[in-house]
Amino acid sequence: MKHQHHGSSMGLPQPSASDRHSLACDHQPAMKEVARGQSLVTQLRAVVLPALQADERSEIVAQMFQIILDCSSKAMAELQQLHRSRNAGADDDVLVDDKKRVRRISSDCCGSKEGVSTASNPHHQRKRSRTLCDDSVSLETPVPHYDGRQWRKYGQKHINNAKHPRSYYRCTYRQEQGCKATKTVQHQDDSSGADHPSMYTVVYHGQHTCKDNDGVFNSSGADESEINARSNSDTQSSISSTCTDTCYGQQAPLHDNKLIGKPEDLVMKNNMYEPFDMAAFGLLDLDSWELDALLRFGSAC
DNA sequence: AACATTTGACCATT
DNA sequence: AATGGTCAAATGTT
Repeated sequence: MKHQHHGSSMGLPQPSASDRHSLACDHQPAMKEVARGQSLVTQLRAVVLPALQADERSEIVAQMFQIILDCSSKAMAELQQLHRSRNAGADDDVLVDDKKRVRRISSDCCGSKEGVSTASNPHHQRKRSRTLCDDSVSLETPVPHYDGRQWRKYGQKHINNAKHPRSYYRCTYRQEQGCKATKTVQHQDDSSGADHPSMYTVVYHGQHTCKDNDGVFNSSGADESEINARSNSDTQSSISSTCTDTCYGQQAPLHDNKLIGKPEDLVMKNNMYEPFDMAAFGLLDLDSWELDALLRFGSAC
């Protein structure tokens, strides 16, 4: 979620035109909360799964994490939808006051997504329509790669005004199964030295449509559409993910997998994967950096 | 050899 | 023209 400032906070007596806009954004707190929940669950998963790696329940736990994340993704999508339609209406009003706001993206894009490689021109590159398609979920996390999915990196770009490049990943099963899910990982600029852990903005685009062969939860009685809607819950039996950006100390053990990053990515790994004393985490009301700090240093205590 | 990543080029969008 | 998403050849890794 993009941070969107909310007008002013100090009890203004009269709503101005910009306040009217902020009134249209009152889903933002809920969206922020959902995003925060996603971030925390992602981080929690990065802690729990490595600790469970030899445990027979790890797969179920992984799938439960995935389902939780998928549920919140759905919730987020609905909030975004609400937010958008509300804002569209609000913008119509605002237009009267402020013509600068004319621009409003149309959400009608999904018919043409990536398949626009044009029948007439099959080898041309896909159209970029991502900015118009909002089936995306973004979260901030210090553990951008350990999300229980398998990704293949297909690009990296320097982004304007960003210190670090953005990496582009697509689902490993894109070829085999035509899964269209992609994600981007952007290392945030951290101005604040070593105190705070590096944070990453991860944006997921599209739903996973790849099938899982042994998904426990896929046979839980949910119909296929729901299964699709929750990204198939197809956590792989060997939980793994790519780890190719610079040094993510807290990546999971990732047995057997070629998708593991280069050796230098796995620095500190041995320290990282010691089981944690989960009681030490106390209430799960930690901010990302706090949890990250525990991830980094907790096992040493 | 097979698979993954890197990287410059290409392309759509703004 | 600038920007950012994707492709694909080259290169690296297992």
